[in-house]
Amino acid sequence: MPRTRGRAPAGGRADALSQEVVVGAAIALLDELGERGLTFRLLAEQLQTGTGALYWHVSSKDELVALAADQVLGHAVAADLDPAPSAGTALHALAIAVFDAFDQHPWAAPHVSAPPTLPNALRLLDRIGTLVARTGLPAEQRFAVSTAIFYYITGVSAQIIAPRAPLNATTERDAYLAQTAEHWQNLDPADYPFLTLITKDLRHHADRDQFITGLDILLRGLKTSADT
Amino acid sequence: MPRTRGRAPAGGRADALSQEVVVGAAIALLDELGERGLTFRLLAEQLQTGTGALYWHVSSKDELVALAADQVLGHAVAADLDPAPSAGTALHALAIAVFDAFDQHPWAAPHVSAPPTLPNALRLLDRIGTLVARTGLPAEQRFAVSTAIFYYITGVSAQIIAPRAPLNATTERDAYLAQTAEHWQNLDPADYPFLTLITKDLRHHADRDQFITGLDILLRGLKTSADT
DNA sequence: CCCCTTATGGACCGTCGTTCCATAATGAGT
DNA sequence: ACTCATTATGGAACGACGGTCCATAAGGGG
Repeated sequence: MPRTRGRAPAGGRADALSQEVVVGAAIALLDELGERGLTFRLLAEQLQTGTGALYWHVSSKDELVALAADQVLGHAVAADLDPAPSAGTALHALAIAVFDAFDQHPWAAPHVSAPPTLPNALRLLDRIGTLVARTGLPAEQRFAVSTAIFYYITGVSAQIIAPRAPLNATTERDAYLAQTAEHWQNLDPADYPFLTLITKDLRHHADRDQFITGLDILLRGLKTSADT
Repeated sequence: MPRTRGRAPAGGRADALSQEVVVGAAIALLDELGERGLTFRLLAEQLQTGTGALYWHVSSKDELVALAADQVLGHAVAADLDPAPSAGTALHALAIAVFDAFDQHPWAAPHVSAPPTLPNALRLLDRIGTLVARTGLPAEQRFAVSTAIFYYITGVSAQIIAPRAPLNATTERDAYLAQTAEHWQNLDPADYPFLTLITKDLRHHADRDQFITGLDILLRGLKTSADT
């Protein structure tokens, strides 16, 4: 790990590796092979170096994946720069932008931690908090409500997207859903009265709409708080 | 893995191992050492057997942990047996029961998958769906709303509780919060106007209340849907 | 009393994260 | 221009892990 955080008094090759480069290559591998496919050996090979060099820029695999996930989050938070509408619609758009980012990098969502420490996760929470404040919610409630929304976005995204990580194409997803639906269908209606009735909805649902449904309910609940 | 699911036509020792026993021992180790501490070698040692024997009852570590997590969920779903109040309060109590169960087994929450396949996760979703139906929500919306609540419970619990897995005692948690609060305090207020203002709330918040805050907002939003 | 099935447990394989260290490249001070 | 401390490299080596294999036990049904 680079020992000095200030100016480098010496060293620094022209072809130098950097944490940015390492994390970037890690993201590429994570996208292609998933979390289990990312290996220090493979990463070293891609970067034409050895595993030891990587540890100079990153202290562990956990940190590497956390940094990668935070960078994914960074794209989403940076992309969301509308001409500011109402706080409610801005929150809506922000949440969906984050979901879509995780959708393209299914390995990332579970690695955003709470309370946030990494820069882009912090930026997300700060943005949420600023928007929540704009709804006119009393100051004492802002922390709890903002973090609740943060938790919803990251937690529910992870929950919805994570099972897709092992899967690949859209066809595989359909097969997976069909199989699960059949499983539900074969349950005992006495034990599972609800599930056996709604397998058709399971078969035809879109993950993104699921996320938005819950988000809308949450934001509607928020609105009734703020109006009081 | 046991090849036959019907009656066993032969075999069956007196001191036989079983999936139940294996999963039970795994839960004990997970509670004590966390997910990284659970090892087939260690588990075999605890059960006075070899690793090969374990693979007869469980096909992989992933399956083992999934079964363990589902059993944790089972305790919560089984414990929640109030004299049925209103659907809203019943949902409230159910959600909190699940959160508390995960709270005692911090490794479990991230391993509940969606859409559910394991018996107790299915039971939870079914219960939610039944309660949602009781609120009078139109049938077309029940699937989306029920899964949204399911996602909230499991996803947000995981998000809130997961960072606690490496930690141990309450004192360590306080130190962790204090350190994070200090980190936020040192951020540039120009970049993070919200976070730098609410470090006191971060320091003194209770995770369980955070979960409940979001839950209340969600259920309030649900109510305004159902009333329409 | 066989014999087929269920179940065991320990040796073994390949791979992984991580550590170690000899060595290169570089800029600052003289 | 020559040190020399510092930054950075990369490949060998270590210990531990998940998982497989297989010789062997332990019953019960014919």
